[in-house]
Amino acid sequence: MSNATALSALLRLFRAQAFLDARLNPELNSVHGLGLTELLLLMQLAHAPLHRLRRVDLAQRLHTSQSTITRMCLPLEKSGFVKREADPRDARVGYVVLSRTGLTRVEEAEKTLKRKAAEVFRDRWDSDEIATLSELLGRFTAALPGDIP
Amino acid sequence: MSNATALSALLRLFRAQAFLDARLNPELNSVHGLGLTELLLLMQLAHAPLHRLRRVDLAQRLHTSQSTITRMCLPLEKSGFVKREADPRDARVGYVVLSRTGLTRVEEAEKTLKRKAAEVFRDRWDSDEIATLSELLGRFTAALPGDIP
DNA sequence: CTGTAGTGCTTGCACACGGAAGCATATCGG
DNA sequence: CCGATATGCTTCCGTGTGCAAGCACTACAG
Repeated sequence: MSNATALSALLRLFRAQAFLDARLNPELNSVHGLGLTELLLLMQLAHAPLHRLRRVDLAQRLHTSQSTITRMCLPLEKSGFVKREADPRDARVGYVVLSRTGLTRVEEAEKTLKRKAAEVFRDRWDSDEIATLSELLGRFTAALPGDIP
Repeated sequence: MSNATALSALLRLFRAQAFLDARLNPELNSVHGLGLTELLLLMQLAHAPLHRLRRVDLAQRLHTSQSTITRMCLPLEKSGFVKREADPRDARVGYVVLSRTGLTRVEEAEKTLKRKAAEVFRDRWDSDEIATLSELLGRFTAALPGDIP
């Protein structure tokens, strides 16, 4: 039955996520002072045009709530990684823009994340398998905005 | 560079997890009154010998802390889905055992989860691709206890 | 121009979670 | 037998998160 395979894939995806999160988060935190979700937020900005996004779009891309975005940005503003910017056309929207120091910080953290990713995959998946996995996983959110290639 | 592919796979895995969690959790909650993590806990018990596990093993299998297990079990005990059981050999350990009503509840919830899983995969992955995805994801945690086939 | 609906953001509240500390028990070396 | 160390579990505290309410502003129909 195909249902059983689908359920198995789902369960393993959840387990893999918990496993990887427990493995990557501590290192990111200690080395760069950034949580995994914070890094994902900054990476969204780094890959956005003009390095800026509306808070509402940020929430959609991270699959989280607007209030979480508001609160996550507070320490990032205090650290100077992001800044607020108003929209002259629409006074409701608030852009969050990546600062220059934020950009360099993201690039550093992304480098260690890349290294850790390679480390996690090494010896258990070959290049083709990693590419296949990436492609299959990408189909979930391929149609949604915020896919980082 | 293989590192870039590994990073891409990692990012897409996180995105897929957030996407699926947002999609499956509300339905599970409203239909069965169970959160996704609660269901995973009960499923671990359902697939364990004698339908019981030590709290410490439960924590390891769910990649969470012991305190979380303690707290998650409180409402489940109140609902009668699980019961406490002592170990006659070692007074430190407390087993969590699945009750009969808990078992039937798990089977119901697992059925809807299976249905939702098939629904999520339908039209974008064929059977072979789902099997491949499941196998590749399974390698992360294949060596760890608690893999549910 | 005006009232009504819709949108973007923030705040208050409740809840879930991890880590450290604390307690009870087990194990092991002397 | 006894102290020292390790293990399993719970409690306390700080943090992160979603949801609903509230506020400010926009868009649109009349």
